[in-house]
Amino acid sequence: MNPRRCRVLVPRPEHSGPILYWMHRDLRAHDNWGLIHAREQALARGAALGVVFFFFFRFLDATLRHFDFLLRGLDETASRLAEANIPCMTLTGEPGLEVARFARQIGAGLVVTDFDPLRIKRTWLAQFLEASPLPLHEVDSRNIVPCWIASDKREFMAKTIRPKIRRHLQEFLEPFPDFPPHPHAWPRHPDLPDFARLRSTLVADASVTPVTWISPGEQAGLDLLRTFLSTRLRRYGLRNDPNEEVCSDLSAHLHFGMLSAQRAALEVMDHPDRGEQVDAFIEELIIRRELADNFCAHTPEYDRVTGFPAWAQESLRIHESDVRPVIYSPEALEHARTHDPLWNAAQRQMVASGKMHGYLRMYWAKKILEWSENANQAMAMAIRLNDRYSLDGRDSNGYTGIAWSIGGVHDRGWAERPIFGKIRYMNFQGARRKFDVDAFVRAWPASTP
DNA sequence: ATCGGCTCGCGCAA
DNA sequence: TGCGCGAAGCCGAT
Repeated sequence: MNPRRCRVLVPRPEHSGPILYWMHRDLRAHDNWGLIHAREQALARGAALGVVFFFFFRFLDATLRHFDFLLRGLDETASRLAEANIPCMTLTGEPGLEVARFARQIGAGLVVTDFDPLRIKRTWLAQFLEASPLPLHEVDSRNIVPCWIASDKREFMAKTIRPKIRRHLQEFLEPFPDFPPHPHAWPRHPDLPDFARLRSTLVADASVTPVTWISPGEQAGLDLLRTFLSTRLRRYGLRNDPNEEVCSDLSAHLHFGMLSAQRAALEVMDHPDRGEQVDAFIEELIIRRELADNFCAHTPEYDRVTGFPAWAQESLRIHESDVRPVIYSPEALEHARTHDPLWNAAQRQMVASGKMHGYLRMYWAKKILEWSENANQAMAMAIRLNDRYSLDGRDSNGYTGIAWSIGGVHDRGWAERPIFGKIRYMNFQGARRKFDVDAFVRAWPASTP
């Protein structure tokens, strides 16, 4: 593996012993640079390799919908790892401390883990480094160009990060190596995790039900990608019309790391009809996705007003005392009881299906700003609803998209108006100009279960 | 239907 | 220092 995909957090003396791959963002056995790196390290030392994964009875705003997707996908990944002579072990408790304890218990020589810019993950890694004397290798398996190579600062907008990423694509957009079974067996043969039993111990909110239109896991992610490339990519130009079924629907698998964006990029580049649609998909898959990680990595408060650019914070502050003709309670929003039929339909689509169309996400979040006491409350509300109902919640993409909508992140100022200040405004009429709003509202009626 | 203005700041050319 | 232009728009003039 290209060593530039790996960052050594706090260089420390190396130890002998088995290698642990601590998997928490890229939940897959295939096309996973973190796992590939861990295996290379194990081979070089003639050591065994094991994977640890943390199971939480409760995690942020996650519901049964998310845990169901996660555990069914992990079941497949654990089997694939077992076939590669790599045990997958689940731990519970305080992640950083527990990995340190487990590593000490088995006499591990090195821990390899996934890069993730979200605060909770940074905290885990910091806690591990405090509790363990072992070196920690952090591998970026989520971005094609590692986040710290693309840029070492918070980028202003897509325009500024685009050339930086493109410059490095030739180096990093390379095929994945083979991943044959690991030759050195784990000292004790551990049992495969019992995911069905874990599921039964959950405290997750079961009122947000699992969805059936999409299947979790690595194989399902690849199947989804190939179906998209062979059937929907041709019509990708219609992607901003919520009535057209042309979106990739890959965001849930990308979020859980069940599908590698690099695998998706390699396959789309191989697609026979190159052109406008391919370019548009690559822009979303690589540029905007990696820009989102750049934003979260360089903005400690990526989910609050203080993470907005100065002009936006200033403008929103000036307009905080503006008269707000309509303010909705969290319950009214959650149950899609607003005066706006398009907003209600978008909310119902998300609640029922676990996804919301990309164009509507912008409109939806901007309306929450319009109907909230202030921008911080709007941020908290939009993030809570997205994290609770969307399969791709709790992702840097989600936080960045909401910050774009409410806080002008990666956007510029626009004509000043009440409540929004200089934040780009969107309204019902604009949606009406772009697509058949009535058809979308009919597709998601209030009685939809 | 189409167009310009709104409004900000980065990054490059000069 | 000046200038072009950008993550998905709105609005009013023509």
